[in-house]
Parts: sequence; C-alpha cells; structure tokens
Amino acid sequence: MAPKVLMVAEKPSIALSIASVLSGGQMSTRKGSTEVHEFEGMFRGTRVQFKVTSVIGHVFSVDFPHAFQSWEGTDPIDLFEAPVLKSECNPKAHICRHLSSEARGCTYFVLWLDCDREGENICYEVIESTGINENEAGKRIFRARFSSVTDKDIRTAMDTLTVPNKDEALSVDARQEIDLKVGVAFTRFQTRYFQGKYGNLDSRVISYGPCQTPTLGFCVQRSMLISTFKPEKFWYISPVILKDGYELQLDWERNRVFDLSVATMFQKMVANDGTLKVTDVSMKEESKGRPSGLNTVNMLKVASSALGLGPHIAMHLAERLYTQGFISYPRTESTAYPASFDFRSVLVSQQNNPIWGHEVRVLLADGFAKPRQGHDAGDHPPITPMQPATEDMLGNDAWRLYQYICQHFIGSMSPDCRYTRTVVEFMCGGETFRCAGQHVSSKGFTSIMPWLAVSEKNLPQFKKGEKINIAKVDLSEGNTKPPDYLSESELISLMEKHGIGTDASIPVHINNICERNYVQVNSGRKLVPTALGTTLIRGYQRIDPDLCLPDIRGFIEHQITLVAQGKANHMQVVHHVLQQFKQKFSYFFRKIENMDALFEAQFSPLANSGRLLSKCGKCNRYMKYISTQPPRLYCITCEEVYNLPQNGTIKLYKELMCPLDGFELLLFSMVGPDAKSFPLCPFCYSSPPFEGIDNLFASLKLYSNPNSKKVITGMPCFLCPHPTCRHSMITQGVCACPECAGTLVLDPVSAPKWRLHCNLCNCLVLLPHGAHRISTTGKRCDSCDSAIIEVDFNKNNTPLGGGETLYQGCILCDELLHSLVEVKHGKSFSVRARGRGRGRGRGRGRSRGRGRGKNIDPKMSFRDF
DNA sequence: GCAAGGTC
Repeated sequence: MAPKVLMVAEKPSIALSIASVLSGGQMSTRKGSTEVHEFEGMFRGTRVQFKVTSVIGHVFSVDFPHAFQSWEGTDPIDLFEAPVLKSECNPKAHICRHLSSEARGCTYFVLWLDCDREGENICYEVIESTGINENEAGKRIFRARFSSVTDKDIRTAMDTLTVPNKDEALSVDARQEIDLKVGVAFTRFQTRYFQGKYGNLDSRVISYGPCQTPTLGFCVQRSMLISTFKPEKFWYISPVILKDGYELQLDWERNRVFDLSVATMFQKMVANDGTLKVTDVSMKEESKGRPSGLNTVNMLKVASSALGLGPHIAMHLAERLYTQGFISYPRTESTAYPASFDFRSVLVSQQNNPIWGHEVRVLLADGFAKPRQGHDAGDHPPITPMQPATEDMLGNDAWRLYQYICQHFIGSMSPDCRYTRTVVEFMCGGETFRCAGQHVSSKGFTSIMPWLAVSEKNLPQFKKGEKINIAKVDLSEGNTKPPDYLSESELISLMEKHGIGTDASIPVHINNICERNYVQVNSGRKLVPTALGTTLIRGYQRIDPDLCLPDIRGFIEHQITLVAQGKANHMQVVHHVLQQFKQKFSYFFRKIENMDALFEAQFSPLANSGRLLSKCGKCNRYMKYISTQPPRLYCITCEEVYNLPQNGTIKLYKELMCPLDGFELLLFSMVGPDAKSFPLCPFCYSSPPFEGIDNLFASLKLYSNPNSKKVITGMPCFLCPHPTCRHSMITQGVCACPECAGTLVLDPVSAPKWRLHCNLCNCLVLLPHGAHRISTTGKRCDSCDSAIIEVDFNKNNTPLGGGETLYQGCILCDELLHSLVEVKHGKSFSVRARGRGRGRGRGRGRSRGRGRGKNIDPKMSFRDF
C-alpha cells in the first residue's frame, strides 16, 4: 500500500484550497471533526496517498490548574509562580482526537499552518495531537511555507518544504503565559478589592489586561483632554471681495492671533490700504490616488465611521459574508494583491450589478488599473468580493458592508481622480491672503466612491499684478475648541499604530471595554469613558502609569521577539518578564489606596448603597441588597459580601430561614415566560456548605446552555443535599429529569400554574393546573422511587369523584396524575444528555452519579409523553 | 467571574 502523508492547515478553507491545487481538483472529501480531502500524488519521489485536513485555529489554550482556579482560595500574587496547563480549547470539537486518528498509519506530516508566530505555535499543537515525536522534524515532519493561497505559492511551498520554527512557537507560549498570569492576577485583585467596598460600580468584573487596559487608556486620555480643556479666544481678519459676480472671503496667512489689540492693528492696516494686489496665481494639476487593497483594519474603520457598524458587529457580518462565499477571507493585514491575482474575473462577476455595473463595464471596456501599491503581509489577499449579491440575499447591514467592499474594490481598479487646483495670493497692508479653487478634470475612482470626491470650487479669473478693492474687512472672534471624544475609527488606528491587539483581536478588545462598562459608544460611534473607566485609568496613572500605557504591550512583544529570534531562552524570558510584573503587582497592591481615594470620591460605599432586604444569620441584623452588577448582599455589621445570581429579580422568601446558618432565605426569579424561580440561602449560595458540591457545579456547567450567560454560580436550595430542610433538593426533588442527569424539583411559588423544573437544564414539567396546593410528601413510590406528591385540587374542577379534592400519588406511575402532567422545554434548551444519568427519583443524596444501565423501566421515564 | 490569541 502507498505510504500516507497527512497535511494540516489552520482552517478548513485553506485545507480545501491546498487539496484542490495539489490534486488538480481530483480528490474525495469526507466529513470528520473537520473535512478530510484525499487524493494520490507524488511525494519525495514516491507515489503516496495524501490526506489534507485542518484544525480550527489553536487546538490548545493555557490556563491555571484547578487548585489556582478559586478566587477565594488563591492569593493573586501566587499566580505569578503558579504552574500553567494546556488543555483543548474546544473539547467538543474533538480536534485532538481527529488529528491523532488521522495521523495513524501516516509516514509523513506536512504542516500548512498560517505563516506567522501563532501558526508556528499551532504546528507544535498539531504535532502534539498526532502523538508523533517532534524530533521527527525534517525526517517525517515538514513545514510548508506559503505567502498566499495561490496555485503557484502552494506548489512552491510543496517543493521547498522546511521544518517548523520552535523558537517562534515558544515565543507564543511565552506570551500566553505572561498574558494569563498578569491579566488574571490584576483582575482578581482589583475586582475583589473594589467590589467588596462599593455598591454602585456596575461591573461584574473589574478586569485588567495588557491590551484592553491601554485600549481604555486611549479613550480616557482623550476625554481628560476634553475635561481639562481651557478655551482661548482668538481673532482673525477675512477680507471680502466682489469680482465677476463672485463674493469671495479670503484666508489670512496668519490664520489667527490670540491678542485682540494685535488683531485690531492688522485690521486697521488692511482697511487703511483698502486695495488687494494679486501677487501670484498658481495652477497645479493634482491627483488623488485610488485606494490600495482593503485589509481588515481599514474595513473596520470605514464600517465604524461611515456605516455606523461597530467592529465587533462588522467582523461578524464579514465572517458571514465570507462563509457564504460573497467575499474573500476577511482577516488580513495585506493591502497588496499577489502578482498573479485575477482582477478581471472579479470585475466580470460584478458587471451586471444595477448600482455599479455601469462603472465596471466601463473599466472592462476601457482597461483598468491595478490597485495602488500596498503592503503584502504574506497572509491573505485583501478583502475582495467573490460573488455578486443583492440586498435581499444579505439583509441590510451585511449588504451595506458588502456594498462598501465592492465599491472599494472597483475604486481600487479605477483611475486616480485628477483635478486642477488654483491658488491666488494677495497682499494688502503688508499682510498676505489667499483663496483657492478646484476643478475636477477626471473623477476617476471617486465616481464609485463619491464620499471621497474632490469638491468643485470655482474662482473668477485673476491676473498677477491686478488690483482689487476690498468690499469689507471683518474682525472675527472665535474660541479654541476641545477635540471630540475618540471615535472608534481613531481608536482602531491608535491600536494598530501601537501594536495593541491584532486584526482579529482589536474588535474583541474594544467590545471588552464596552461590555465591562468602562466606555460607552455614543452617537457617531464616539467612545465616552464611564466614571468607572476614567477612575481606573486615573488610578493607574497615580500608582504606576506603565500599567495603562501602550508601551506595556510593546515591552512584552519585544521580550518575546527575542525568544522568536532565538536570542533568548524561553523559560528565562518568561521568568524575567513575570518577575517584573510581579514587582509591579506588589507595588500596585501596596499602593491601591491611591486608586481607592479616587473610587471613594466617585462611588458609594456598600453601606450607603442598596436597600435592606433580609436578615444575616450571624448578627441577626438586616443586610443590604445591592442591585447593581454583580448583585450582592452586604452585611454592614459583619462587613461581609454575599454574591447572588444574576439577571433576575430577588425578594425575601416568606421570612423562612436556612436551618444550617440562620440566614433568611431569598427567592430568585429569572425573567421571561416559563422562567424558573427558586429559593436560596445567601450564605450557602456564596459558600456551599457541603463537600463535593463542586461536582454538582461541574455538571451545572455542562448542562447550562452555552449560549446564554451563566446565571447560577453558587448553590441554590435546589442543589442542596440537606436531608430534612423543606427547601432542599432532597425534599423538593420529585424525579429524574427526562432530558438530562438533573432532578425535577417542585417550583414552590408556581401556583396556580404548578410545575416542576429541572435543576440542571431547562426542562419543565407542567402539573395539574389550578390546584390549590401541590407539595411533596416525604413518601416514595414503591415501583420507581419518585417522590409521592400531594395535590389539593380546586373543588370546581377536581377530577376526583364525590367532590374529593385531596389526592396523593406518583406522577410517573399513578395513572390519574400521569395523565395530568405535560413536559415542556425552556426556549433556550439545547443540550440533551444521552441516557438519563441517575434514573431513580430523588432520595438518597449520596447515590448521585451512579449510572443506570440501559434497561430502563418505561414507567420510570417520560418516554410516553 | 479572570488575559489574549487563533477561528466557526
């Protein structure tokens, strides 16, 4: 059998391109975690079987081991010396398993990852996943280096295989570890410090990061420029002349002066003279260059400033346009096209468009230019339309973005805009004045990109030496104005200039500082810092300005570049950089009061926030409910903070008390139809009292909808294994969930629409509607061990004979009850566990996790619903 | 609940 060669690309689209080129289109494709393309061909002189597949970006990501995950149990400073673990970033995608199974039986491996440091790092992630020793590099493992995904480059890369670059890969490992440790240490420390003190901070996390914080820094710097701005008065003179029917206001060469008496003096000199002499008339042919190819950052800037689409949304739309085949790959730094690029066929595909088809046909008929020379970053070609589309096919926002991409592309193929600029210079009373006119001789690319058009401005004819009477000379007054808030588009430029983030991550950082409530996007997509954002940056500036300056990213990049170049040892660099940050951290820790003074002036202490809600189990006094994010209870006497679930409403629960700690219970209700409500003890919720409760949370994570934000982060009563408390999972649990491994518990406040809800997933079971009361009884069903419930039916519609209303039974085994219940899912229900996990009704808290065989008694399930 | 970087 022919030897096998496995080739791996960074994303499925590249795998497809490589396979198509190398097989000449003669390949077979099969599905897997990612697609695998197979064909025969020659490799190092022998006939082989090729398999081309891909990863989906990084395979692994770095995090702390479990012991360091706890915010309570870990001192943030210890994180700098903590070990780090690599684990699969998307376990559900099973990329690692996919690679190892595809690698089996392969003799050679060719790594086609993107040719940048991240790609080099992913090479080693792929090698690790395949289980092949990395010492086989150069023997069985090869690296293909390509600067574009073109026929020629792919073939050249295949003919000149090299080996992966370990130093570059290690530089990425270094960055990952540094970013993780620095970010998490500072974030945990300042979050806990300020959230334990202030009630109206309105942010769940007060994060720090070497990219996000300088990004915020830019916004705050501008807003501080605005708030400290002192306007100054200035004066200027602008003579007006009348000629050939034109009224012209001339520009003063001095522009403006800041002294009224000086300005008055100039005005008098000019007025006394009264005659302007034309000293020069110049005419120049000027041209405004057509654009070069469109890269991500420029697309995002236009999307924000001209289309009103934020970078996060714009990237989302662009990705959709890409996966639907309307545009080329939208994440690229390059503004230059490869030499072999087929411009003509792109133009041809756009020639029938009703809006710009005409311009395209003219270009095709009269000949077109290549885009202005740009920069080739060696990644992907500029963003280019691939297929014609209409607004109906795309939807409004995607259409507007697509339209811009098309206009930009066609503009870049069009001639430059040419115009004549006339400048007339005048002298009067010893002062120089000018006026300028413009006449467009050829619109060029501005006819398809009209917002860049050069404006026409006509001037009357002037002759050098000509004398003209001044109609009037006004002395005008003005005020210097502060700059406007930083626009998103300006921010993107600043980030790019300072190397903060990458084309793919810039939108994420901007989105981050918005979501964390550090800045708000105002009209015109201007970024206005919030009190929190401003206070944070001012705090860093007081303690250690480095922390919020863009150089901090530059410093890290510089250090890891030494690793990438093989000039420094990976471990030593990581250690050195982390030691520096650890020192910064400990200084920040010691000086936090300097920042806190600013917080004190801006925010209210917990004691002055919120309203009294429920009694503390320790001091028996009422605690305050803080409703701003994150919702908390604060005991003024004990100075303790208790976390609460998010995104719902909270109220006192019948003044009932937790038997474990004496805290008054609360009732939390999620929002929306069919939303759950459940009781919780604030103390138990914040610090679960039972060992092993972590496992419950692990399953909670598993079964909660990954698309919705996690609401429950602690232990409500429905997860509590207390054997006798009337609110615990033990007493309120009825039977196993039909959809997951959870337990259906009685919703105690759901009357008259009585129901059970699952304590893990969104499964809902409706109980007899309109009953007076439904409760658990403490008895168990003989045949299925579910809790026997007692229903007190309404006497007007009781299904029982003789006007009876009281009835006890098992909702699974009792025919009457069984016929009166109905399974319903929450809207966001998405994860279905296989099998039923723990099948037996509640009871026996300790039996949790014991799996059941396949022989499920049909009566014990909801199968026949 | 934390970072930043890939990509879907």
